[in-house]
Parts: sequence; C-alpha cells; structure tokens
Amino acid sequence: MARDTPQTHDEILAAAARRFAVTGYRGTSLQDIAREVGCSKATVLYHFAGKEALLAELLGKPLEVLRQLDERLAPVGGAEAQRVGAEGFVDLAVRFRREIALLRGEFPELLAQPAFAHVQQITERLIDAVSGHTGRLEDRITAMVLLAGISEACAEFVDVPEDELRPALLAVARRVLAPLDPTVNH
Amino acid sequence: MARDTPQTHDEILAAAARRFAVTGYRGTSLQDIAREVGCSKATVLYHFAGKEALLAELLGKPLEVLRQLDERLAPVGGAEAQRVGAEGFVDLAVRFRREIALLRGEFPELLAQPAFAHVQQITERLIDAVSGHTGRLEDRITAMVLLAGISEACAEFVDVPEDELRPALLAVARRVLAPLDPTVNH
DNA sequence: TCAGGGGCTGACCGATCGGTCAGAATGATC
DNA sequence: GATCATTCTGACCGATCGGTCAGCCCCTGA
Repeated sequence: MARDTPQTHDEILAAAARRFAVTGYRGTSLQDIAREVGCSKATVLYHFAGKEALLAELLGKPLEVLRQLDERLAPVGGAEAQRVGAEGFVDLAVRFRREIALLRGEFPELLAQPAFAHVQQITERLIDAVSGHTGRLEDRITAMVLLAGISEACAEFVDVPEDELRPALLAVARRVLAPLDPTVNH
Repeated sequence: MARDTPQTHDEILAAAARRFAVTGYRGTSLQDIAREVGCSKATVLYHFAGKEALLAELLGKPLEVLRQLDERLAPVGGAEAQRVGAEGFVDLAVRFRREIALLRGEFPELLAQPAFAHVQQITERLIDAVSGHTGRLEDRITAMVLLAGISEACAEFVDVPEDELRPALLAVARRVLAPLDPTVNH
C-alpha cells in the first residue's frame, strides 16, 4: 500500500526538514517531528528506521547532486575547474537551501559518521577545484570563504526567490575568482 | 581566593572552549568537559552557575569586541562603512576563531534567547554596513556571503597562523567589495 | 463472516542530560 | 587543637532522549 498512502511518510519527511532547518538535527527530537505532523513518535519510527535514517533520506537528493558535481569536476582543471565548481555549487546550494542549512551547523559530528565519510572527501575536492588546484593556502582560504559563504547565504535567504538569489551569488563568485584567473592580471 | 587559585576555573573554561568548538554547544555535555579537565561534573557546576553561564563567559570578550565594532561603524557610511565593517570583522573573526565557530552552528536557537538578542541587531547592522547601506537585496546577499564565509573559514582554518589567515581574508574582502565601490567601474 | 495484514499507538525501556545536595578533604586563622 | 571558609566530590534527582513492543483499529479479499 506504499503507493496508495504515502501521505504520512512524506508528511513526516517534510516536518523533519522544517524542524531540522530551524532547530538543527540534534536540537530536534522525534517528539517534535511527531507533534508537527500530528502523529505519535512511534509512528515516526514505524515509517523510518531511526532518526539517522530520516536524515539520510532527507539528504539523499542533495548529496547525489553533489556527487554528480564531483564527477563533472574530475576531468577539468585550472580556471575551468574554478568556474564549474563555483557555478555548480551555487546551483546546488540554491536548489537545496534547506538541506544545506541542515548540514551546515552539524558538519563536524555528522560528517564524522561513516555513512557520510565520502561527503568530506568530495567537499575537499570541491575546495581544491574552486581554489584552482594551486595547492596554495591562500587560495584554499579564498575557496573556503566563497563556498561557505554561499551555503550560509542560501540558508539565511531561504525565502528569497531563486531568480534573485542565484544571480547575486554568481556575481560574488565571479568577483572572488576573477583575480585568481591566470589569464587576467589585476 | 579567586585570585590565588583560578586554575580550575580557567581550565574548565579552556576545556569547554575546546569541546564546544569540536562538538558544538548542544553536542557537548558537562560530563565531557569535566572529563577533559580531569574533575567531576559537580566541580564544573561549582565554578559556573550552569552550562549557559559557561557559554556566556566564553562569549563575553568576542561579543564585547563586536559591540565596539558596531559603535565604530555607526557614524560612517558608504564605501567607508564597507571597509571598516569588513576589515573589523576579519580582525574579530581571526582573533576569536574558536568562539566564532561556536556561535556559528547554534545561531538560530542561541540568538533566540533574550541574553543574546542584541547580537542579532548588531549582526544586522554589520551586514547593512558591509553591503554599503544601499538596501538592495543583491548587496545584502553579497555582504552575507562575505561575512559568513569569513566566519566559516576562520573556524575551518583554526590552526593556521594569524599572519597567514588575516591577509588572505582581507584580500577576499577587498575583491568582493571593490566592484561595489562607486568610484570603480568594472 | 472472518482471517490477515498494514498503519498506528500507548506504555515502557535504558541511557544520558543539566542540575542539586550533603558532606569529605584541605589549609589558613585564632 | 578547634574553627571556619574554600574546593571538590559521589550519589542522586526529574526530565528527556532515541528506540522497542504488544496490541488496537480498520480495510480488504476469500
């Protein structure tokens, strides 16, 4: 009957997304989610194996897109890698604003878990790409400021329409990376 | 005897700073802190009124510096406000890297408490200043990316020496804000 | 009519949380 | 040696956490 009555399942997922975005993963209890849905805590645990499973399903799509970006990033280098990495991440961050906001605050502990170990590696490669693969600390710091700033801004301006948020972020990215482009001398 | 034996008090404070920076405020228990110090949980609660009091004392200095930056920012406007705001925040973020990292993840809930209400107002004014007081959404997004990125980068590169971190952040800030300067046409 | 299964729940579990409290050490003062 | 404040601790508290489980409700199909 999964196709006839997926209501509760999806309602729980939506409620979890909302609560996690406001009070964080740790700061949200299964009771909170159940209350928002209007069901019992046991029902939440009937539809999902546990709190972690809820999180995993919530992060499934954005992490898949992140993985695709990682693949697209592998063959390119230099200024092209910077451009693809930055623009790709802007798209991803804008699209999955709520989920990004969720990963944001709980980064250290969540990524320490084996289930998310690969995310840390992908993030590392993304920073490397956006820094232009120079290996210089200054460029890594620059890339970190840009990517983290984009994440945070997306989380903060979660109610701003995509077509206002995206151009603004792309403009910042272009400004930050332009002087790093070897074809441009500032 | 506070002046003769401030050891334990300070050790607890230092341990709390370390643990909070790694596992966050909510993710750190008083037991964790006590274990790191090598004392009992009751001792932690003997020296501090509670977990919140520990946090408040930890954030005291950086919040005071933030307040000073806010005051310094009040009389100026336009490009000068952008410069003072950005450079001032870089200084603050580099200096109080651990504490910034702490406030980062727990923002929504902690700032919701009355004790930190004014921080949210100051942050708002800081974003306004760094955006050049234009009131345009795009400029606010830009400022948000820059300030949040600086915070996150400081938290991430907590072990990088100040004299490497600061110039890199200032360079990014200059690059992000330069095109907003009305005297420069790109 | 009734057996069966999916959806759901209240009651309960062990663990851990922040916090309290009476009292054991310790050392300075008289 | 007696007194007293400071420092520290083990034992304990109520609350809440994530998670389990037996069983109730209700729809379906034979």
